[in-house]
Amino acid sequence: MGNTATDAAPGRRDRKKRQTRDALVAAALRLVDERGRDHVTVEEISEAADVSPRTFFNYFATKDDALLGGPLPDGPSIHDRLLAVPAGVPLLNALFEAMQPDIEQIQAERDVWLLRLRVIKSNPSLLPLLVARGECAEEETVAAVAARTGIAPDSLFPQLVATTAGAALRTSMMRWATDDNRDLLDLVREAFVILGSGLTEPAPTHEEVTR
Amino acid sequence: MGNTATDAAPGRRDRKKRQTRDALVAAALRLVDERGRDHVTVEEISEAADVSPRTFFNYFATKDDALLGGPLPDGPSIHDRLLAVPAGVPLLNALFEAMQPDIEQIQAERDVWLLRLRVIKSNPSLLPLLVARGECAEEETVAAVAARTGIAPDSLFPQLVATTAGAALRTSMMRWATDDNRDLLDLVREAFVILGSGLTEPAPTHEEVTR
DNA sequence: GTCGAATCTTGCAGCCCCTGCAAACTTTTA
DNA sequence: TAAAAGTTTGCAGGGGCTGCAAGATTCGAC
Repeated sequence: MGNTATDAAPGRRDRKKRQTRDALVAAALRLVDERGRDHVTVEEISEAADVSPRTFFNYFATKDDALLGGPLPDGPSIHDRLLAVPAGVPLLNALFEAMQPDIEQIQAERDVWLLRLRVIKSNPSLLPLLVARGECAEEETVAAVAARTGIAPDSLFPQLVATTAGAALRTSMMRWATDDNRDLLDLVREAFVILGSGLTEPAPTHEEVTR
Repeated sequence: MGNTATDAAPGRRDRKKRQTRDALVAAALRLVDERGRDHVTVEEISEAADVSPRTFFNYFATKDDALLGGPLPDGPSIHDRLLAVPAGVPLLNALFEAMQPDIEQIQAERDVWLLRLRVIKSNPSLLPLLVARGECAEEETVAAVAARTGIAPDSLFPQLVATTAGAALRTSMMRWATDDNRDLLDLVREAFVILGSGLTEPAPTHEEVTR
């Protein structure tokens, strides 16, 4: 039964918590996917997850929060990861490396995320919340970029880098959601290449040339 | 009394509408600035604007919408403006030119916007909505960039350009809100220069060198 | 195992957001 | 001046979300 140090034997209680949480997320996504955000009530979601409506709000502050999956799981922050990349690596590459664990995490939950992104697409009012989810990370990124470059955190450059990186990730995810053949990591890489080239248009018929 | 073709003599009715609309926006911003978003009710806002609560919802779909100022005023769309820029101009410069009217519009309403941005800063849940406001424009931008470059609108490049441009505008605005000495147009220009240079860090002590 | 502490679930009351509807009321048009 | 068109308002009502206090469950120590 031994667990390695990192996960530290959850215990029955936490296991049940995670279980209900996942059930609520799944029920919310399924129902909203079927009927649309505004035609699903919290009561119906909690009914489907077999808990009381009041319990729903013990897990999520908002109906929408359940669709987005609530707060991100913890672990070493973007900030720490970015500063852990060797100093020689150019900024954009370092940023890409620092984001990689998050991206892999998303791919690990591929099915949930594809459903989630489909739900977001058909319920545009949710899109801003996807942005909000990335924003806490963006604040960290600002600080980390500032620290790495020695530029003041309250100047334009670090903030622009952080929001741009967030935009690149989000755009890649939306693209991934409609074209699940390609790896998400590949898409993000391509986005960063475009960013690094100053948003100059890629050569046309790109695939034909490289293959 | 003659008006030129563009504004076409509003008439008493539309004048009153604009008046109540502005009163609602002003009341909402003032109250929320004083007490915070969650400590102001729609009833209080409409009270302050001297209309019934029901009327509030004739103007805005949401309490937050009043804070953001509702849908953007009309005029030639970003799409049309971008395609109107001569074909020789590089993409980023063309985009910057196309956004200029919007930026000037914001500077024309400087006081309201500075208050609005302050309110957004102290009520983070509003920030995603600022993003949402730009998003309709982003869809247009995607189409326009695609048309201008001949790249399919559903590929990564145009989408990335559009979201990045939006991020640059938003970041510049937030920066502007805390440092109102600098022109907003200048800040956006600087942001676009950084984007064009592939997000390479600007030379340190930039001001000392150029002056 | 047993008991108490800590935690989780649930029901209830209640405020507020937001909507549809239909009845005033006001401006515009004929 | 009368009809048409558009606006404001009250009312009723569903649904989101919160604080509170009472069960029910799990955990830790003995």
